[in-house]
Amino acid sequence: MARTAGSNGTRTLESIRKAGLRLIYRQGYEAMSLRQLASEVGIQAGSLYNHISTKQDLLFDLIRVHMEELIDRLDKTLEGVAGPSDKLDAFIRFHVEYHIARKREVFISYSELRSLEPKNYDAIVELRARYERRLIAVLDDGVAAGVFATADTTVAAFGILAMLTGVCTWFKPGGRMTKDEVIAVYTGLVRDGLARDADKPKAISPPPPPPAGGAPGA
Amino acid sequence: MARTAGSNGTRTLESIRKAGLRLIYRQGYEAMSLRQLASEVGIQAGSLYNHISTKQDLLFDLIRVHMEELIDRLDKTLEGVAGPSDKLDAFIRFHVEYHIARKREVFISYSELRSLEPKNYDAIVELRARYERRLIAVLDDGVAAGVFATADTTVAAFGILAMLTGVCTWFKPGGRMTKDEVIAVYTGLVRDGLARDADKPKAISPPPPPPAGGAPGA
Amino acid sequence: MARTAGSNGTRTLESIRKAGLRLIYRQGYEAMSLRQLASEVGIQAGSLYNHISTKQDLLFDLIRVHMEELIDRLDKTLEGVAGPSDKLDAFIRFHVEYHIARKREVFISYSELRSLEPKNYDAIVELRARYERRLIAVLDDGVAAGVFATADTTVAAFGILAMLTGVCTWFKPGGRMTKDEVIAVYTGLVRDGLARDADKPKAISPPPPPPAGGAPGA
Amino acid sequence: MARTAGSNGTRTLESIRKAGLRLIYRQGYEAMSLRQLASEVGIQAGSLYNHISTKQDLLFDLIRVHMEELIDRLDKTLEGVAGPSDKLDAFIRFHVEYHIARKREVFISYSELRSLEPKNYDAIVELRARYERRLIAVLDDGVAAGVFATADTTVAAFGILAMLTGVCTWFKPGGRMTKDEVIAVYTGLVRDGLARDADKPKAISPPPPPPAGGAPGA
DNA sequence: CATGAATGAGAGTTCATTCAT
DNA sequence: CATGAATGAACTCTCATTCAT
Repeated sequence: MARTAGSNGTRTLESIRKAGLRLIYRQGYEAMSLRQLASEVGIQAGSLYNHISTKQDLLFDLIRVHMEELIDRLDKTLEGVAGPSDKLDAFIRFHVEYHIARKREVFISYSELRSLEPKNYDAIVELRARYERRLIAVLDDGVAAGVFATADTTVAAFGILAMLTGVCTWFKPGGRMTKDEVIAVYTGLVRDGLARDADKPKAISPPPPPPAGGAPGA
Repeated sequence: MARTAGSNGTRTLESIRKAGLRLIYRQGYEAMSLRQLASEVGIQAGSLYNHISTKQDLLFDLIRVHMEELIDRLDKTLEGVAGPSDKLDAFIRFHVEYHIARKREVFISYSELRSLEPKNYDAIVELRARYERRLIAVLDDGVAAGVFATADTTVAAFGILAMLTGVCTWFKPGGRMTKDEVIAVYTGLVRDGLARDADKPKAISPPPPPPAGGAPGA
Repeated sequence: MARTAGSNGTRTLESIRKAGLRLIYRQGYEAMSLRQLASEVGIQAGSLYNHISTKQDLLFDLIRVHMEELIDRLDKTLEGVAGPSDKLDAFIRFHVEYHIARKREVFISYSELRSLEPKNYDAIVELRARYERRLIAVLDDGVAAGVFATADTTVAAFGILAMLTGVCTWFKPGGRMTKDEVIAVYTGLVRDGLARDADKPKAISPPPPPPAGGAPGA
Repeated sequence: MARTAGSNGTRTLESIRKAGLRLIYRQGYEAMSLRQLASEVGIQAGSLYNHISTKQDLLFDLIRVHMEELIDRLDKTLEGVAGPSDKLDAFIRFHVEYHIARKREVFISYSELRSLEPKNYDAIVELRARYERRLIAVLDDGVAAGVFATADTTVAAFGILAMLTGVCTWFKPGGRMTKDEVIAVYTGLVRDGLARDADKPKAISPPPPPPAGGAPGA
């Protein structure tokens, strides 16, 4: 049969992306075979190539689109918020909510970095750095305004991001804690961690080198 | 993982473990071929089987040995320390130092969980939970003693662990921050985050469900 | 090879034949993909099937049409020529000119014989034999008339044809030799080769078996 | 079963080369599948890779070894022969005998040139040119000595080679003509073609450009 | 204890071809 | 008459693993 009635290309591509996301999340990029992916979509393996160009390209596309949307939405969220404290709160809420909602995209964006070919890898690391710079800027503003105190805003940002991101590894909606409760706990941890008080170490001069982005190859 | 004590093979096994760790860290378990591993060791692929039983077994062994040593050393470290505050400080220092020193073991213990067969997976998750319970216990003691305040010690422990562990993704020895400076920053973040003060949310009743251990398949 | 007379499709079919000839010549029949062919024509692969019935059919058609035209033109050329010597000269000139002009058709008619299905293969080999018989007949006439001397007209014909055909593998128009100079050289070689003189071996009894037509499978 | 008793690597490689030669000759390089080749050898497709590096490499190796041996043997044959006439006779005899004996190597060395990757293609074309230069040198010597007459030794050489090589497309041992009879016919054709007499066209100035080696892509 | 040759499964990808739209 | 999406088979090549030597 040449074409399953009622199907069409756009819908098939979306099925492929959705199934691909699920499988890469569950098994890893290397462990997912295109035959398995095709079977989930309900087509033959070869038919995938009417929609994607290579397996690598599918991975890159999934991660890139996710990162771009992450940044877009963050920008829209922070747009209407004024003052470092409120911006930090908004960032925390946004980050946690988005990372809970897009658990799988988030996960593969970290864990499959090493499966990306160099050119694609570079592109994603740059997107990631762009996102991190948003938080660093908020912290810098807060320090400048005297609301936050930290020895190094870049290191602090990495610490905060690692902690917040960690949530998506264990949070289960419908579990005993609501999303808002989690956010409250983390907001407390971060706010107090940055609270300005006398006995904090002062800044250790220039900011640290940017991280490799979690990629082990670096 | 059979091992003939004292023989020449012990040295070969160690080479295999070392090269295997490096390759799995750099490329991932699925992406590492046994031919490649053998070539790094300087033998033929078939000869590996004089030292390991299967590829899966090599992975499991690398992770298990690491987890067991992690717990052992933590226990030895905490043995001589008294009081929740000092224990927390000791935990932070130990965790960061160990995670910096064993960067690769740590990384694959998280990232390759999903490559473990169910039986092996369960064994590692149990070891991980055992380690986490050490920190939770410290926090519980602190809360009971009125030194720490947090709505939920389990959630707080996961947050702390995620943040501390994140360090190994970006810390570079010889970089602009020393290990001790990093530890100081994180100790500050955590201590302040747990500092007892009036406006903290109170505990939210029973503890949350245990995390799947970062394994997406769960 | 269906063809709707006068329609737009005729032009498309001609494009397909022309592009197909070029691609088969350059890469070989097996190595040419229909997607590539379609892309050269500027249509989608599936659309080819509005003009050809199968890939095999396209190949067969290209070769058959070429062979039929070769024979037709030879017959028209020889029609007005009298005497074995002049006929031989005319044959040489015709063969070389045609083989230079239709370099690609000639080439694939030899090299892709083995890509033809048995039925198609047989049809082309028969056409080729028909062409060869034209030259053999000229030689036979010459021998009968005492103008040519050769031990075996069939073998001689194959030798002459191989030599003349070889020209299309290296001749470049606009190169240092003109077409006429090449023809002169070859005419000299052949004429002298067949020149009647005393020390030639006499005919070795009946003619040899017909060649398989260059097809190795035979 | 890991290894069929009594077999060994060298013998397997020879089987592969032999079967590969047969299959490429019969069907063409593109049309021969490695599964088919493996099946003829009596092993699995993957096992081929214990002996060859790629399919392309097998083809290149078959042609290269053939060309090198062709040149080697020609040199040994001509070594003990003096004078252009005898050298030409020896060349003709050698060429025809070798081309009859190595029918298949000869055929694929021509027909599969276009299946070679550029680097391999260049290497073979150079070997071929080296062989052709041997004949051109003989002709040049003959012309210089006044024994041969031809307008252009390079063109003549190509003509002679094409004619002689053509023999391998139709000669069948055990057919009605013996090898020696064929050689006699061709020696006669060539000798007479080069015979020095008054009415030959004189040399047409410098030699023509070397041919691309029959490769259609040129 | 290492080697080299084998297995059998499976990888990603390409192919000629079909056909509803 | 063209398109785009599908099929199912085939492709070259890699893999973990085995085992006679």
